[in-house]
Amino acid sequence: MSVQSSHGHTHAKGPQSLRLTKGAKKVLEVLERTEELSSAQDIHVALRSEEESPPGLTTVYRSLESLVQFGLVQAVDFGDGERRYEMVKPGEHHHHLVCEKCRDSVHLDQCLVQQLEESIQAKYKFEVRGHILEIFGLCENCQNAMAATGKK
Amino acid sequence: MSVQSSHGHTHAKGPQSLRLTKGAKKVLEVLERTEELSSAQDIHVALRSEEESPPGLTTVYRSLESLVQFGLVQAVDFGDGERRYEMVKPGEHHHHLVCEKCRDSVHLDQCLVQQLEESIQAKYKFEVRGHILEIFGLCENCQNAMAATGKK
DNA sequence: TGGCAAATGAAAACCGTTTTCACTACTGAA
DNA sequence: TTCAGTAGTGAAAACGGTTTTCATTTGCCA
Ligand SMILES: [Mn+2]
Ligand SMILES: [Mn+2]
Ligand SMILES: [Zn+2]
Ligand SMILES: [Zn+2]
Repeated sequence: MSVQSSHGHTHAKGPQSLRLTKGAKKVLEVLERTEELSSAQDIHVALRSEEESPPGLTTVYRSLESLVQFGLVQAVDFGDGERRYEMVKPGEHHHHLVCEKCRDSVHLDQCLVQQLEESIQAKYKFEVRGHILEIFGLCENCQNAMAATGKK
Repeated sequence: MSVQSSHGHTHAKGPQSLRLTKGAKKVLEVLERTEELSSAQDIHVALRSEEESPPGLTTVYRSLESLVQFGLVQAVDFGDGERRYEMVKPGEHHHHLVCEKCRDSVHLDQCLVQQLEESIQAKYKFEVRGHILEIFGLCENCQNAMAATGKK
């Protein structure tokens, strides 16, 4: 990994070089060890409880913005008003199966949309640049739990 | 169409019967003749400019909520903070190709996700109940316009 | 070490949406 | 027809995540 501190070093890849600021570094640390998706506020809370002098919420937002732009982090939209973030393999992205009951999510290994880009291009003459895709439902556990107790 | 006034009539289909209120009727009228997606505020503005005594914004929101629940209207999420709405064939839904330049959108005729539900079920034991999917990029016109003038 | 641009954070602004609550219009029973 | 209970409505306030503002701090560099 060639991401470095703000002391002059920049990441080699990406559309534009990233200067990893102090705040962004801490944000990334939180995401690095977090399995689930985290909102900006989640991250802020986490930092507050473990850093002697935690970055402010504003800095968390700014850090996320640059990390996303840089391709190290992806923003995920569940359609509730709160964006969530998670680390991704640099430049990659993926989607989720989100359980509406327990809120746990399965990280899908392949993107359904990417493999359709050419056909969309061909059929609609539309140049695909991005997309959002998240699938909601019930995970196996919650299906069973539901079957055990009352329905619905 | 069996949707009727609130004077005792209800829609035959749908998970629950809808009593179409005065406000909801006006909202539906706007959506009926609108090709593009409309936000709640768009609808409110439209009504203000044409109704003698237009429903308040609150009523527009409430109407949309029941129309969506009823399956006559779908809510579309572009990931900017503003939900948009459009009429759909009762109980159906679809997704879009949204041009980032001119904001025009192509209404897709088939849902990529629905046809994958069984395989998701099988592979992940996940019961799909809903999803969001929107594709962003450049429509043919804007691609050409861009090619003509400077890039990007 | 002084100068400057970048980074930071507290507070305020933003903005779509939801809630509250008082009022009005309707419905259905008497 | 009356009237009371119920559903609908809307103005205003609250909400909540995010962005902006702007004054202050940090730290790189000459
Ligand atoms: Mn993920
Ligand atoms: Mn559409
Ligand atoms: Zn994808
Ligand atoms: Zn679909």
